[in-house]
Amino acid sequence: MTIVTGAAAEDQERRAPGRPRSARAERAIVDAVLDLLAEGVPADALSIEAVAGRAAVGKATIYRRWPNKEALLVDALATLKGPLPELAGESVRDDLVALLRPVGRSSLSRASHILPCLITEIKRSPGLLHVYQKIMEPRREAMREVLRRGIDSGELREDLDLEVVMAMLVAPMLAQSMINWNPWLDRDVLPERLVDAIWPAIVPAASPR
Amino acid sequence: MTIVTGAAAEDQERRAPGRPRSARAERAIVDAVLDLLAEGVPADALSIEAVAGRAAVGKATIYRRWPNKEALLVDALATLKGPLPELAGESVRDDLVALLRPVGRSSLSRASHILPCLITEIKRSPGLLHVYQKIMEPRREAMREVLRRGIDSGELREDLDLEVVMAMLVAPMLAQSMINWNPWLDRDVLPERLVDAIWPAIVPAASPR
Amino acid sequence: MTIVTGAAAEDQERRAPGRPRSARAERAIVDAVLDLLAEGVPADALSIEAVAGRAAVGKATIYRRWPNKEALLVDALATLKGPLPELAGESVRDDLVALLRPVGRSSLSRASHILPCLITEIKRSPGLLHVYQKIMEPRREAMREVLRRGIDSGELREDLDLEVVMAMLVAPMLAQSMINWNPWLDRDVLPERLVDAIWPAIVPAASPR
Amino acid sequence: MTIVTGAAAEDQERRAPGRPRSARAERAIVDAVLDLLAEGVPADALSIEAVAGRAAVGKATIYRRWPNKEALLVDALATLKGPLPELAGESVRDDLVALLRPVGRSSLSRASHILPCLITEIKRSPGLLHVYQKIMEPRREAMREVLRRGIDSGELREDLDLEVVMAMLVAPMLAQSMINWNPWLDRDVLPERLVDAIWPAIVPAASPR
DNA sequence: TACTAAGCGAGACGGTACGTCGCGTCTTCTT
DNA sequence: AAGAAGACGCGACGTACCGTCTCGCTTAGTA
Repeated sequence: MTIVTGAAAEDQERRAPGRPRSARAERAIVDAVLDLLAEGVPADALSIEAVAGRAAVGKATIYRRWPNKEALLVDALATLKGPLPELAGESVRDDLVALLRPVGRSSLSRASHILPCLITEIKRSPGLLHVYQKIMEPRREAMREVLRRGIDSGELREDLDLEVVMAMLVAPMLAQSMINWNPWLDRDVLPERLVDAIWPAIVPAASPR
Repeated sequence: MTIVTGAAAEDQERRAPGRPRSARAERAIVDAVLDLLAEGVPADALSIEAVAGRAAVGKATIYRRWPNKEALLVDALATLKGPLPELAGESVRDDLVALLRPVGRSSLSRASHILPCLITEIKRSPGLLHVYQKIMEPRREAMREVLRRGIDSGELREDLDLEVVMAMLVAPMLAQSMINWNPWLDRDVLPERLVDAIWPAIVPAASPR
Repeated sequence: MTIVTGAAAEDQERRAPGRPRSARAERAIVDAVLDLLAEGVPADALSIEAVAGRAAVGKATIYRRWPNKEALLVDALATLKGPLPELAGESVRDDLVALLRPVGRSSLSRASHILPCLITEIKRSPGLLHVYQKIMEPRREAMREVLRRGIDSGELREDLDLEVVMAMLVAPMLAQSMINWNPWLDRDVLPERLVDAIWPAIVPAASPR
Repeated sequence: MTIVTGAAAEDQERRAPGRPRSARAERAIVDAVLDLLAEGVPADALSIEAVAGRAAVGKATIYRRWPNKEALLVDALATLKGPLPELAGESVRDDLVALLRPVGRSSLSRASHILPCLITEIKRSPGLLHVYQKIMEPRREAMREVLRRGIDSGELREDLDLEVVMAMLVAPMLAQSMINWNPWLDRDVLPERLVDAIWPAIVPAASPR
């Protein structure tokens, strides 16, 4: 790991001959995909021909970059990013609620329209799993941080199984955003309700289990 | 020829004229769909022509009954039923674990191969929501029953929010079976781990929050 | 071969058991066919389902009587008859023209709309040949009669080849009515033009026209 | 880069963008059609799928060129050409007979199998009329030439109505080849019989046949 | 009068072909 | 070489008829 590495790399993979690939085309393609998805096209009904048309690009230009529809989808969705909510940092409960809220019935951004589709498509296109994880990891880390802070401050019990707690909080919200109805609850899941319900299990116990 | 005839006829809604639809064909079609799904055809790649071929039926015979692929899928999946696991009834914890286990990585029956697809398809075909609920309701009721028994016996706290608890237990399992990997856990979610984690929140509290 | 045969036959083929075939249905079917043809349906585009619908008759009722579409067509067309033109009987030339005229661009009756199709269909359905002959024979006989009368009166030469003359007169007219354009003439063939052209060949040799 | 270029380009109607249509496919399709017809497929029973299969071509490749079956048929048949019979040129009678003979019961070439169908199809597909005329015109011109030469040599009368004579000679032959039976003659029309019958009408009036 | 056998309308049946659409690849000319 | 354009072989779509097969209901002649 030297400073030279960069330059060396530049030398080594010397510029391919011929016309370089157009960055413009690449962006146009990805944008076309996201636009179509945002317009409600059902992701598997998304036709390469439509993408090419919308992007004013030849089909070959797409296939030169991605081997098939799935790969294109993966890359297109990978460009999506929602901003992390800002945390007050005053109480564990409030921070958890703030982190959970945007997972539910979606907000207004283009991303929030598309992301739920993403999860649904993972089964069909396992490649999307990585995409999904990459997008989600910052949020998971934020939640982990909140919990760790709670433990440090003594607000939460020391032997907390972070991952399981996170799963139990997030999964119900997610299920709901996926199918627009929560199959286990009679009405919308409110983050508060989830946090309050699990609360006794995550605070230091007066009584041993 | 009595006065009642008219009313009777009205009641038993007078059989339609012409040759009645063949129950045999109907069964063959639905079976073909389920067979193909069980063989791993990705549900949206399921072609009507393949179904017709497999069922030894004309395409028109399918379209006469269902207006499109989705409607057929809904009806076909609606015929699926998995057996409920038998409960020992001795401890709440064991019963919960027994009910959760089959939700995870699927068992062997044809149904268990197909059901996870179902959830994934709900977004695409909202009609499947009813199907899903119909299949799931007996299981939810069973779990509710277990929890209620626990409350009655004093094993669980009286003010339990049944629905939220169920959601927190089932949703993580389901998410995992859907996408073959649990996005919030480093490894497979075991039902025991979930139940144990939430346990302090559902047993009578020695200490108030 | 006795006189009784007729009566015997009557006895022998005693009324079949069961409900006799409905003459009404039969007529309705044939009428439906002719109506559809008269409306311009291209004879081979004539669908049995359309006929059944128009005749308010079950498809089976058609197939019980005719083995296939062609047979039905043959029988339906066989019911067509156009009236013979009345002949003045004063001059051979005028009578020939009168007989030829209706062969050309069709008159107004339903028959005249359909007959040209008939000829076109003969190739496809050889059974129609007999139909065609049956319809045409009276007209041919009439023309033959006119020519014979001309011979008897000395107006025409004695050694006339009746059939060839008739062919040369009728075929051009017919070709034209078949394809709505005469492939060998720059404009419509007028019967007069044909008769006049052949005249020197059919009158006694020495006499000038 | 000259000023002329623009004009030149305009003249040679600037080639369309994209991959040009495959001449190979076009030929294969037309050949498939003609082959199937020559094998006796009844022209309206000719299925596009069969053509596509035989030509090893996608159906879309056919529909990209022709809007429907009829148009394809027209173009396919238009490629047919039979050779003109050679004329001795010694006597008008012999030349006429030579020209008429191939119109009757067909010879052996693929064309002769198909051409009679063509006439039958004209009613159905008026576009075929042009095809038919294009194929026939050379033969009509040949016959016209023979007659004109006869007039010049004094063998035929000067005021002959060429077109009508040709119609009277050809139409009976054609009718016969169309329906495999001549409706006005008891047996096959022989060209000789026709020519001889009309002879007195086409030679100068005074001279005996 | 009741029975029986066929005809009746309706319409479903397993098929075949239709004409359209999208796939992923290819072939052309232009940049 | 990459660009756009668009044709290629393929295969599924949903529709229309084919000729056959049930249905429940007449509609006769026979018993």
